[in-house]
Order: sequence, then structure tokens, then C-alpha cells
Amino acid sequence: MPGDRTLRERDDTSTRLLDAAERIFATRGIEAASVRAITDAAGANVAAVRYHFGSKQDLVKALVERRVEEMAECRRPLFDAAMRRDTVTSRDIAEAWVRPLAAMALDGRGTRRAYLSFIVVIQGASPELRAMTSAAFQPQHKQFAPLLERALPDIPEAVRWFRFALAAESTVRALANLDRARAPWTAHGGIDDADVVEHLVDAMAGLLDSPCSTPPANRAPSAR
Amino acid sequence: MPGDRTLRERDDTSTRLLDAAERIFATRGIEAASVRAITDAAGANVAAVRYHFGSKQDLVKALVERRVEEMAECRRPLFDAAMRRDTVTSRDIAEAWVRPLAAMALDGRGTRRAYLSFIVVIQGASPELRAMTSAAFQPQHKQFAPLLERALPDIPEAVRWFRFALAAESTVRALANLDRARAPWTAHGGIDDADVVEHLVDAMAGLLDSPCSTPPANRAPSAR
DNA sequence: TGCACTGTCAATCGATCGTTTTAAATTTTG
DNA sequence: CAAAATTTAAAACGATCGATTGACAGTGCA
Repeated sequence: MPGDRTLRERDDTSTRLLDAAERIFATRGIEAASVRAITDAAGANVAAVRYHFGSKQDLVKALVERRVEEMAECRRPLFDAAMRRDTVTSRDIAEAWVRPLAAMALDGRGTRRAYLSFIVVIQGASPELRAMTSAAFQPQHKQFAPLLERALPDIPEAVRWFRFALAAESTVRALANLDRARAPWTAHGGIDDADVVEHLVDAMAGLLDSPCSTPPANRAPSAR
Repeated sequence: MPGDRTLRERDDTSTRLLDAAERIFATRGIEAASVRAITDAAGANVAAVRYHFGSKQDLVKALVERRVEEMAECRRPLFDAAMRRDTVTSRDIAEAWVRPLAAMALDGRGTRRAYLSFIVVIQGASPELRAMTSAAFQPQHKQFAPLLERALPDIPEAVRWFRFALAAESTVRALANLDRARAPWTAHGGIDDADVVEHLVDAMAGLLDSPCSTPPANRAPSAR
């Protein structure tokens, strides 16, 4: 069955552009990667970007959205299982967050390995692209709120969310470094990629579980 | 005493260039910030960058090194006090790492507040600038190794260092966001800047202290 | 006063960027 | 097959970039 889009990856110019862009953006950064470098790698003409996507920025948007739903579906069973538990632990949350990211970072199909690095470099790009990316992943973030409330009832809500956001971004960056040229800043010496995932789960769980040293009532407790 | 360089900040063209560059690099990123935007903000000519520093990249290097020693001196008393303790805790390590960074991020003098953001945007720049920055801060990283060994004797060394590098980079980024336009990704809703520092210490301590789920002997224990 | 040095300036270099136009080639469709 | 729609290709546009030049003004010293 030729043209089957579910099992076999397509080989359109459009798809080749997306794959080349995902890889080159991830390694060089958004601004440093010229559209000519991308079209050359894809074996296409410079004008192909305008024809298929509109502009360089629209190409970035298409790249972000290409895999958002894929990751949401990967996370859903983990997340639902955690929601169904009687007692939710920080480790449950950490696994539901990290595992789907790790699946993407360690995937061998196509250019999926580069996706997290691509998402990370967007955070260093224009505010408009940052906002677009955050909006695309916001649903997957927000759904963790009830889990956090059940796992960390003694932590103030603002601190809960601060910790989750901190750990969430940190794990994304750490997993992105598996594909990217490792930042010397976070050079994990001699740890297998698979073990990095386990250590990230440990780290995120420990970060969330840490006792809160500041008094919970910094603002006057409203009545009661 | 005119020209006193220890108490009063200078107002050279060179200094004005450094200050303007620190602020503009931090907000726009290294590549997106043109030397013309910097020289305009500094009230100088485009050629001033070449004359005083050599090139745009040399300007970045000069900016990094301007405050490295300043932060090392700020950290030294905290670090030495931790070294002199009989028992070292993860919280001691977290404070010795975070406090000097927070002092820089919350400083009101000059453009110091922008320095951490500037360091962060370098991590998204060229590999050469990244390597240069990492080398500049490497001494301050490496000195934590003996503290980590004493505080976390049951954690494998590679995991210890992985966790420290992860927490160290994460706290830098979080504190940089206090100056920068907050990334929506890590929007800390309604937490004072001073409280963010305390929450970061808690988070880093918890991250370091987390139990290690992977067996310590992944590689065969050599003899003994 | 004459000279060397430091610092600043306007002007411009070559290169590269994202984008656009126009037309040819290809595929689809009637 | 022929017309229509889709896709690709070459060429160039205007803009901006970092880097560089050479002239000009201020300074301190002989």
C-alpha cells in the first residue's frame, strides 16, 4: 500500500525539509541555521520553504507541532495510571513526566532524537517562538496540577508548581543533551543513556519531595 | 580620589560598552544582538568594539571574565565554612552554590543582575563561546567534588556529579529568569525573588539527597 | 611648537541572511 | 492528449551583519 502515512515515513520534499530542519535547528540553533543550509541538506531549493511552509518561522512552528500529539499519546497511559492510584508519589509524577521525553530522546526512528534539542534551542530564540512552543506544551503541563496536589499536600501550591516547572525544564534539557553535543556544563561522565533516564527520575522525585524550609504562611492566612 | 576603580564604577567608553553589552546580550541573545545596537546604547561608534576588544567574540569573552573572580570571592567564605564542618549536608552544598549566584542575580549595582542571563544565553551560542565560559567556571565547579563525596558517600561518584551538574545548571537558569523576561515554561506565579532563592536551595538539596534506585554496581566491582 | 599616541568618527567593504519573483518542469485531472 | 494544478528551479531583491579603513580631534611629552 504505497503512500501509507501511518507506518512508513513519507519522503516528500515537505517531509525532507522537516527532517533536515529538525536536525540542523537542533545542532546550530534557530537563528544560526540558515534556510539554505536546511534546503541543501534536504536536497531542495531555497524557495521550497516559502512554498511549503510560508517562512522560516512557520517552518519552526510546523516542526514543534509535528510531534506534540505524539508525545501526549505516549504520556497518556503513564499519566492515567498515576491518576487512578490511591496514593500518588513524587516518583509517579517524575516517571509520567520523564519517560515520554526519554522515549523521544532515545528513539531511533527518523530525526526524533533531535526533537528535544530542537525544543531547547527554541527557548533561546525569539519571544514569539518561545511563546508558541510553551502554548503547544501547556496542556501537558497543566494536567499535572492535580497529581502534584495529591502527592505534595503539605507544600504550598506556588512552591509545588515552581518545583515542577523547574524539574520539568531541567529534565528536558538533560535529555536533550543526550542527542546534542553534550554541554561541558552537564557532562555526565561514563553514564549510559538508559541510566541517565533512571537518574533523572530519581533527581526529579527528590527535588519534588524536598522539605520546604520557608513557613507556609508568608502571606497572612486568610481567616480560619 | 578620581579614577578610583575599587569603589566607583568607571565610565570609560570601554566600561559603557561592557555594561550595554551585558544588558543587551542577556535580553536578545548573543547572535541576535548586533554590535550596532550595543554601541548605540553605549553612545559609542561601531568601531569602538574593534578598538577596545578586537571583535564581537572578544567582547563576549571580556564580559564573562569580568565577574568570574567576583563570584568566586563571594562564594569562598560559604565554601570554606562548609569544608570546615565535621559533617557536610546537601543543604550546605546547595547554599554554597546558590547564594553567590543569587547575590549576583539580585544585585542592584550596575548591570550585574543581567550577568546570569548573559551566561545562560551563551550556552545557546557557538560551541567556542560555550567552551570558553565553561572553562572560566570550571574551577568553581570542581572544588565541590570533595564536599559531594562527604555529603553523599552512598551515591556512586558518577551519579553524584551528574546530580550536581544538573542542579547547578538548573539553579543558574532559574535565577537568570529573575532578570530576564520570565520563561513561561518556568513562570513562578506570585513568589518573591528572595523566596525563590530559598526554594531553589530546598530543591537542590532534595535533588542531591534523593535515594539512588539503580544498583551501585552496574559495572563489575573490580576485585576485593 | 612639533611629534607620537590614544580614542573616536563616518563610511564602506564583502558576505550572508530571509524573502520574493518569474518561469520551467512535473503531476494530476478532465 | 490537453488543460489545469501542483511543485521545483534559478536569480535576484533589499536588508543587515561583523569587520575594516583612513581621516580627524584631543592629549602628554620633548
